[in-house]
This record gives sequence, C-alpha cells and structure tokens, in this order.
Amino acid sequence: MEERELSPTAYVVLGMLGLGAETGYDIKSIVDRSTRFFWAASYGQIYPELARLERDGFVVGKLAPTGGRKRKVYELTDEGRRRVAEWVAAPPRMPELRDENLLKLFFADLVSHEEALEQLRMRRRGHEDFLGMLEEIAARPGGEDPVFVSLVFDYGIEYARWNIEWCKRHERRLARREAA
Amino acid sequence: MEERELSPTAYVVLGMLGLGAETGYDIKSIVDRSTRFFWAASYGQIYPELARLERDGFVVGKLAPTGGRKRKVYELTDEGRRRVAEWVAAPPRMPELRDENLLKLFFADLVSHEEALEQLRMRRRGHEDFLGMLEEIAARPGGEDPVFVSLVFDYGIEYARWNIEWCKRHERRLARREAA
DNA sequence: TAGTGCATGTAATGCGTTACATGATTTC
DNA sequence: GAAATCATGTAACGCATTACATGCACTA
Repeated sequence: MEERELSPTAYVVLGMLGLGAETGYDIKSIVDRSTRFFWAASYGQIYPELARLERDGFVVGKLAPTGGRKRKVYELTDEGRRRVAEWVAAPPRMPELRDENLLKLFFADLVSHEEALEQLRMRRRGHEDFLGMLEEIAARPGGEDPVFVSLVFDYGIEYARWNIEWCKRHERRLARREAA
Repeated sequence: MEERELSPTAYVVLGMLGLGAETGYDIKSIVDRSTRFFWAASYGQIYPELARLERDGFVVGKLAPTGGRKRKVYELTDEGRRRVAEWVAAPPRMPELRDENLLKLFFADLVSHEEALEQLRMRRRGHEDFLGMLEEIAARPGGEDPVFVSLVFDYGIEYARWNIEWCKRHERRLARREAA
C-alpha cells in the first residue's frame, strides 16, 4: 500500500488544523496573516484539499452550523497528525525561492543605468512596505503565538530589514559607480 | 488591440536572449547556473514558450544546424526588446517568496522541541550547502558578467550567509531556552 | 439598511514539473 | 568505444489563481 504524496499546501491545511484552525475559512484567514508571505493558499485549493484529506482519512469534519449558517469543523485524525509531524521533521530540500522582483533586477542590464537603479530603489521600498505590514500585524493585539510561529514571523521581519539594508548598500555603490 | 500578458517565465526567455543566449538549450543551461535559485525553468516551458513568443512576434528564430544536428537560434525583435525593458522597469509586486522549509519551521510546534531544533539545524545546513554551491559557481572561470547579473549572484551569496547566521542565532537561543 | 465578516464551494484557465522520446557531436 | 554535452520537442499530470456564485449574521 503506497502512501499518497501530499503537496505542501495539503500540509498547510493539516498544519493549520494542528495549530487550532477549525474551518476552511479559518485556515484561509490565518494563512493570510501568517504564512502568506512565504506560502499562500486560496479557497480554490483549501476546500478541495479538505475534501481529499477527509476522503483519505487524514482529517474528519463534522457539520457545526452557527444558526442558519453552514459550517463544517475539521479535526486531524491520528493518521493526519502523524503525517504532518513526519513532514515537519523530514530533511528540507535545497533552498529554492521564487522572487519575481529579483528576476527583474537580474535582467536590469537590459535597461538604462538610471532605470536599473530605480528598480533597485523600488525593491527597497517594496521591502519597506512589507516591513510596515508585518509590524502592523505584530502590533495588533492577539494571544501569544507558539514558539515557532513567532520565530518564523520574526524571520519575516528580519528578512525585510536585511533586504532593505542590502538594497541601500548597493544603491550607494551603484550611484557612486555612475559618477565615476 | 489588447497586449497579451506575459508570464515571468516568458520574460526569462526574452531576458536570456537579450543577454546573449541563442537556443532553447542555451537558455536552460544559463538558467541552471543563475536564476534557478529564485526562478527555475524547464524544457517543458522553454520550448513551447519560444514558439508562442515567435508566433506573437517577440522573437524570430532561424534554423542554424551544426552539421547534422538540428538547431534553431532566436533573436529578440524590437517589439520583444521593448516588452522586456518595460517589464524590467515596471514597479515590483509585494515581495512574496515560496519557501517550503520555512513552512516546516512554522509548523515545528507540532513536533518535539528536539525535532524542531533539528529542523532549524537542517535549515542552516541546507543554506551552507547552497552557499558552497554558489561559491563553486563563482570560482569557475568565465567571462565578466554584466553588472546586475553579478549583483543578483552576490545577493544569493549574501542571502545564504544571512540565513546561516539567522539560524545559528536562533539555534543558540532555543537551545538555552530548553535548558532553562 | 448597508456594509463587513463568516462561511462554502465550483469552473475556467494557466503555470510548471516530470517523464518520455530521439538523435548528433565532441571529448576522453 | 563510452560518456558527456548539445539539441529539440511532446504528453500527462498536478498545482494554483481568479472569478464567479451563494447566503447568513452582526454591527454601525
């Protein structure tokens, strides 16, 4: 009996249930405040994924309407819990990110030096906005997050700061070079 | 007349031709030594994309076999050149990376503290290997790269180093916490 | 009563990977 | 003579986004 491979998004669903999410809607809104920056998920994935995971016995759902409003709450089964834990502990793959803005920078030799430098500045501003957004989320009241949840949140903040510094440094360098 | 939207991968193809690549094979091997780390591309995308781009007038290809070996070299048209340049100069989107390993870390509260810490260590090692790979590529002889090509390469190296430091810092912190 | 938030889902389309299939040329 | 590299492509499948469609509950 082969174990079906699960997609990262399937693990997001399982993981969020593990951390206390109850409904599909729940999962989506938690994702939007947390993992979205390094792993997004849409309703178009979440609901069908919940159905598949239920079919395969990784989660169980029961109807729990609030008044006349349809609502289905899910829980991990032991099997589901085992699978997420297995995935979490498994060795990571080679880092491979997907950053369209970096791609633009890579090809910036195809435009004028001034436009290229401007792209670098825009990248910096993008990360400044990103940092602002994270700080706003951090400022919102809310219960204490689990250790690794806040660790990763902290990663986001530091990542943004590091990017801002990196951009500034190279903005200066390339501006000097232009003059020289 | 609406302008067809091009995918980031279409821009990779156009951009690589702009930087001197000639064939589909060429594009793939340059991608594998450069943008792969933040934007990969496979033959299954590159060849059909070249065909579409030719159909739409962004590139022109001509057959240029080497001996009996089939070979088609492509060039940007003015229109193609205009489109890449436009894309390169356009404002970037909100940063959004896709990092499965960060996802694992995010859910690490679902496993034991020891396993979670080990995941953090594995992340560090992953970035150490990544750094090693980049340094090896850097050490290989090869002509001078364009300014922004080497800028982005440098980004990769610094990104790896920053990640290693970040992991080390938090490994120490979480190890202390465990003792306390 | 209008707007926002809670809640569930589907359909169309497009993006991307993997595996497969083929064959010539160069280098060791 | 074998292995690596150059070279082109297709087919199947799965992943992900976007837009659409629906409707209840709460609050200003």
